[in-house]
Amino acid sequence: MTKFSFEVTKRCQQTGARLGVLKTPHGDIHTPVYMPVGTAATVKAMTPRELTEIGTEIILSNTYHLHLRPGEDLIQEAGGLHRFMGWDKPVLTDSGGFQVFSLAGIRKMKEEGVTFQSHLDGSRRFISPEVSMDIQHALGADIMMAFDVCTAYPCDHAEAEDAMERTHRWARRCQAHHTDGDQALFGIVQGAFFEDLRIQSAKALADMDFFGYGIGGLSVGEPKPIMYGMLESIMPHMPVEKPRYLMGVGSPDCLIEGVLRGVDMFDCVLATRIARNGTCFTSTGRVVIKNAKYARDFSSLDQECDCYTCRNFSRAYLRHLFKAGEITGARLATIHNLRFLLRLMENVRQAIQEDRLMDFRNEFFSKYDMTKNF
RNA sequence: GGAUGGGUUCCCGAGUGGCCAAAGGGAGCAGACUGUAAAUCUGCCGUCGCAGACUUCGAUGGUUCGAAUCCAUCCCCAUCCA
Repeated sequence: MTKFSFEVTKRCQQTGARLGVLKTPHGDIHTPVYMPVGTAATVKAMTPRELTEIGTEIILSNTYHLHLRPGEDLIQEAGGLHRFMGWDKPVLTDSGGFQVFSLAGIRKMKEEGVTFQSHLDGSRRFISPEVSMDIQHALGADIMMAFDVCTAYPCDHAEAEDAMERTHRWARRCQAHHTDGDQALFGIVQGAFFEDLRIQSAKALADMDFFGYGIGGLSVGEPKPIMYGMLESIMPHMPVEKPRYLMGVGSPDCLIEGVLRGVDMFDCVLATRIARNGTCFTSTGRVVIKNAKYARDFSSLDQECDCYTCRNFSRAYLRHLFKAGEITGARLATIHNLRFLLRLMENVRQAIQEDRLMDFRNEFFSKYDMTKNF
């Protein structure tokens, strides 16, 4: 673990938000950071070179999906996930815990672990904390996540408590099974939407001394103020010197609000998914580029954006590509959406450095149409 | 000129007496999407004052209680033969 470190380098005097550097064997990550998601060992529609060009410092990939296909053995044989996918910067792998939640219909959970029915071929697969660690060791991600139990919204207190306690037991098992010094392990705070449970979970995990902490089980359908409230509840109990990762969150407004509340890391499929489905982030709000009103709009997607798409193509052209079903449309929209979030985070870091994050936030929301947000 | 097969709502195409404003697909329009079972999914898609009424299945006329469906004539289209 000597190859890893996290240092908070600056606090915004206006907001208390933090700037930090997370060092890994594959490079440094400047926080607060947004991590593009590459579930199946690829950020959909993007090459690693393009990811680098838009400023990506770390990507996320997935234990469950890679276990099913192509299998961690094959990836290990290829020389690990970095080499296999041609990405030499840091990688974080999710544990498969989220699939316990999202694939609820095709799995059975017990204390020992979870039996999945593969969504690909129906075959039965068993993932436990130990199996998840083994797979993540084989993949060779820089940051591994503990195998956790995520709950839905709404969720009653008893169920949330059970899931949280099991998450804690599983976190200990993950920790006990984690041996590789070239990989860091994050625990995950759960507790659904109950302040007492969230605080209890934050404290319990803090006592376990992980390298960093995921905040899981949020952004699962609850109103945003509830999510923000949960963040505010737990932050006083999160270790100050450890990175905090709000899992699965990534609309532009949520990124800003998250940083304001002390979050250092984010990942989200939203940017890449909505890009493929014809929706783009812009500084004035969401643009559904497929809409007929853009058919003759020859201006760029976002006047303020410096990405390849915005520098070279019009809204009318992007719309045409989507209407024609051309794969380039998905690529150009993905390049833009990812660059939009990465640039947003660059600006957030700059604002923290200059002690004006609240000013930045207010300026952002003065232009960004929240009525068309997610 | 002859033979045969056809003309259905934006397009393709099903429907051959009532259960038909008319299957299905495409196109079009709109919506959803937050640790990716997602280049996916959902809704709308003749007109209106949308309950209900009205107009529509090449055209016109007819048969029938009732026609996109049957008959007559005409107009187009495709293929083949001269």
